[in-house]
Amino acid sequence: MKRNFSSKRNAIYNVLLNTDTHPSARWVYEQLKSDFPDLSLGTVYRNISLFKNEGTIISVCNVNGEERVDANTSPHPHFVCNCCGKVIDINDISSLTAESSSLINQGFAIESRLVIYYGKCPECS
Amino acid sequence: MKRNFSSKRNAIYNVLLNTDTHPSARWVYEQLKSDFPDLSLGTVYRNISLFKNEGTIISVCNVNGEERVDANTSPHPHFVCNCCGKVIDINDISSLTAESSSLINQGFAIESRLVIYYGKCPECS
DNA sequence: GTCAAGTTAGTAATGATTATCAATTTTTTG
DNA sequence: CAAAAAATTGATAATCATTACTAACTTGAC
Repeated sequence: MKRNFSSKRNAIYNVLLNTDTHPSARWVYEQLKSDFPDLSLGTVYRNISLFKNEGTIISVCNVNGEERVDANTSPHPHFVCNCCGKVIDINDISSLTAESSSLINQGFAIESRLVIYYGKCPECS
Repeated sequence: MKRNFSSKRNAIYNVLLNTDTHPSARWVYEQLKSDFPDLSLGTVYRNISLFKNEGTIISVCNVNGEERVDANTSPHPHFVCNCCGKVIDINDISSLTAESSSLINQGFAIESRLVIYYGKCPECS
């Protein structure tokens, strides 16, 4: 997807697009520091916030106080490791019941499952 | 559920148990301030943290930078209003596909759906 | 190039959460 | 019941992610 951005905004977007780590702002910042030595962490936060408002990226969850985002906005489940904090995409499932056993077969130990709908409640819509 | 707590810890737990608002620490604190004028916000945070570690309560999500918790630890979906920040239980569903239409019928405007598994990844388990 | 609009670095401010520690409360044990 | 020991708390300071601010820098349209 070609976007007409400032070079830094573009670089931030590309990092988000080309990773499957569901990064935090700080992680994105650290990836870019060598290419843009004068990059400011505030710029990363500002642009991530901007992308979220546009709907270009989504907020997945909060791990150890840090928000984790995903440039893959199509609905798909995630796995969050309670131990190392990794956030992993779950893509190859046919049904939600198959999902759990598929994860277990891959060596994931599921401790809980969270389903959240976001939207507008009756009073707000 | 009878628990052998200090009076304040017990009061905090009871607030959590007797609400369906999926409260933040501050909300719990404000509920208890009239009964315990000398209650400290730190105590609420400390005990919420303790309950989470015990598994007595779960962290549902983060709304506007505030963690929201639930004393109902049985897996059930939630609805988060992007507008007012309310977090609502979704209980009366037979299947996940029926779930969405049931919500829509009740006047919820679903904008996205998030499924997250928590546990240990293969490397950590 | 020039001007206006958009973007940024750097820093300060904010706000949620956690740490600290002396004082208080609760529990244990006699 | 009364110490002594253990757990808990209030108050405050510290931490840390995130946001706000502002002057300087880029960018894009003409």
